Amino acid sequence: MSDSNPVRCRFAPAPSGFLHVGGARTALFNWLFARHHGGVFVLRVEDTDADRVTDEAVQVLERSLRWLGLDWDEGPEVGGLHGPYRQTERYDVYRKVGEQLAAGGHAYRCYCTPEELEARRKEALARGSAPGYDGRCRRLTDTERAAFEAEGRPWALRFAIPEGRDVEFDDLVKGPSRFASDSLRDFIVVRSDGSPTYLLASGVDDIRMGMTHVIRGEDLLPSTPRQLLLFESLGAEPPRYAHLPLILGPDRAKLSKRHGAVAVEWFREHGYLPDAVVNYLALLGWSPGGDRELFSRQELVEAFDLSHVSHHPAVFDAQKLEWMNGQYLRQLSDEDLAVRLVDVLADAGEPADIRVVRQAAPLVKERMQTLDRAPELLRFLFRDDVPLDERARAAVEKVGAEYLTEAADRLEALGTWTAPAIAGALDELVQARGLNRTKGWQPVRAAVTGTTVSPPLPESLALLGRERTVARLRRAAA
RNA sequence: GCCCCCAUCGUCCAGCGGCCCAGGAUUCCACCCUUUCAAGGUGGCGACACGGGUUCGAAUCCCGUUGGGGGCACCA
Repeated sequence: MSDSNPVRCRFAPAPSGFLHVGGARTALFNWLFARHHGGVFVLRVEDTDADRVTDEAVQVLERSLRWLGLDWDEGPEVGGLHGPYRQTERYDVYRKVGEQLAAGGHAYRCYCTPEELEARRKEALARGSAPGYDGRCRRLTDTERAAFEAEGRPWALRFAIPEGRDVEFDDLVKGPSRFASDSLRDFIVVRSDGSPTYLLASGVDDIRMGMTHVIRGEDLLPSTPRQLLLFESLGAEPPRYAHLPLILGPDRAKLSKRHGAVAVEWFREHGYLPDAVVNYLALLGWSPGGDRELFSRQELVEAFDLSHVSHHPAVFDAQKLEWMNGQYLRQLSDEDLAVRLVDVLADAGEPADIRVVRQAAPLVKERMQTLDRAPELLRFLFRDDVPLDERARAAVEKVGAEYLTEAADRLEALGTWTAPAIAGALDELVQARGLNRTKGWQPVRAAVTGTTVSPPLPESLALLGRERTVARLRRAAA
């Protein structure tokens, strides 16, 4: 952008109780764009649908955004020069604009009730014709109008789409776009209860809050010409628009709850790292060109560019996100990983000593795609009542009690309790029996950890301690 | 039904007229490494939707067909 005014863009969600990955991606692209240009990123809460939005939903939204590391410069709580940033607190603004539109002849009172509109829509659909508003109240005669008013009929304010116009704009990702105004239907701007609708509130706020760029999902592309017409009738200078391709589920329909995990909160709770989620989302519908896939936040900010946003929808690939999360997990320092593991373990009901976890961290780092796998991998360290699962029992029975007793004896007699020493003792046992490590170590693993899958055995035993190791071997032998 | 958007491996991307009988990643399979499981390494399967043009030359440009997506609410 060569514009001299600083970039201002926003994420303007309707809080629904959770932040959807599609919303998160939109927020991320706005944030990247703002940060790349040294601009301002605004959070605006679009809560005009009063019966659906709750304070708690707003909390969850903000928590998810913060978790992702998408900080905003203006918004609810943090404030800013263009507040308030919750639309329910801005109704006087919208009401005045509504009056201005009506006074200028750009909007008219529509007396159709929601029921009537619904019935007509269904009828139109059944007939196979366009379901939109037919414009009947726009053509009301003075006497008809007077009759409705006398009747005390409630009315909504409807924007009058000018006829025979071409609305043109240059979308920053789609390129030049044109809509014929005749394909647009008159839309409600103020509901009969006085509240504004999306088209009005969002448009007015984009102007009032000085937005230079509106980056949003492609599902809103058709609302752009309507808002442009609205701005024109208000004499306002419109922002630039950029419409992002949608994120789809495996069935190629718009990603939604029924596709499974789509809430950012879910990924937080299931052991995903925000950096991994951000990296994955950034590459969903955008690419800096080339084959690289792992980018730090700073690198993303530096490389971000609207012109490289793809034009077609992208299917959300949970497996690839998992892989990427594993990559980020492995990049963590042992200390960093340990701190996170303590939280995860506590949540899983395995309160753990940070000193032990610190030593366990390198043992599990390569064995997890997500943090929430840690409890099952490390449980044997934190509780002594480890029941043997089916496979573990089979492994133990295969070698018999006497084998485990000898293992216990040898380990008990060991001079130093270190991983190499333990490995040495186990190897001696294995050799004496003419076994190999795979066959000879597995029963020990099974007896001590209760499973046939665990972190490396000598290191695990070293961490567990001699006493507990020996006790478990003897108990399994009994 | 009408309006709009789009089209490269199953999936995400690279490619922006010759470097491409198409490259990377993920998934899946095999092998190597190996104390289990992983991680890592190597290799393999796998795509330019179709038809017309334009051009010396097309995955790249144009048109059409087909296919996919979105929208057409007193939801946002």
